[in-house]
Amino acid sequence: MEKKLFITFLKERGLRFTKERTVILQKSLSFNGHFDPESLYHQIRKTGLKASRASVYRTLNLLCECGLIERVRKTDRGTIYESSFGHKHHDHMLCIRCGSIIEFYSEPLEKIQEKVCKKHGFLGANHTLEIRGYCKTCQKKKK
Amino acid sequence: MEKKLFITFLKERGLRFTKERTVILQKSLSFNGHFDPESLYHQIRKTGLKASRASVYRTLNLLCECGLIERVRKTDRGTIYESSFGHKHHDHMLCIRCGSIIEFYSEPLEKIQEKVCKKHGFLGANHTLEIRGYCKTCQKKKK
DNA sequence: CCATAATTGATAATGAGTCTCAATAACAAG
DNA sequence: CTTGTTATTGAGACTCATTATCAATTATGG
Repeated sequence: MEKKLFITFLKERGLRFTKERTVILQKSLSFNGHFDPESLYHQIRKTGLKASRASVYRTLNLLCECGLIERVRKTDRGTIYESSFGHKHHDHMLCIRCGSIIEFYSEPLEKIQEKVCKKHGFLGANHTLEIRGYCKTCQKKKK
Repeated sequence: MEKKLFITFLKERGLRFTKERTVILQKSLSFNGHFDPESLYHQIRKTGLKASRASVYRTLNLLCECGLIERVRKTDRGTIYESSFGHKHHDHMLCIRCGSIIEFYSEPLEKIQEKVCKKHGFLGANHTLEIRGYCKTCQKKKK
């Protein structure tokens, strides 16, 4: 499924579908959420599969280009990715105390963004919204 | 004004208000918008003032902590800051072709975010919204 | 003016990500 | 299946932003 999409993408560009790319694609999707290149790399080694760090980085870039994964955010400790296939668009709330992440989607929010873009003559392609604050649990702890 | 705020912040923490920090504060504000540490550093050298790269980075962190500036986004080429004092909150549209940035503010957008937070029991402190796409000029060029 | 502790700056260190390049493997054509 | 062409791989060198180190310097309260 995603594999097909990736293969098509590669062929179109005269690129090849290799063992390493298969492994990296599968592991990326297996996270079913957020992940970072280093964790992905270790996952691969742990399961006895093989792919170098360089290939991981190279392939993640390809997967981004064909839309199978997305770069969510760059942190001090590197880039965070997320598999986006079959995953509908959503935004994030990030708890600045415990680091937990809430994914949410709001139709009105999307609509208003479209309006705002139109107002500025801007053609929006995609967006990232991150709301930082305190999750339910940490609000209690703060007191 | 901003200087007072910074001095107070420093005193509270037993930190000192030095020549270097003055220079870095003033230059940071002088950009009146987005800037990056490297440009700031070169601005300082160009005008014959003195402050090392190390001090620039250290001071930018302090200025962030006391809210006088904000980290807007991390790029492949480093962090982008923005002076936030006297600057009311706004979000960004980023043209992925020419790199131009449109700042905008939308009251309804803010209100809806508050609602969404409430719905998830989340206490929002601040947020970043970046809409990527094509600015008016680049839409024309694309054709 | 003095003593103390924070600050500075030159430079080394760190770490994510990219580049290099010789060896290897995918794939199309015969 | 075999071969030739060309993309890919991986180990390690490299880049570049940012942070840590540490001896020398300086702000600040008394």
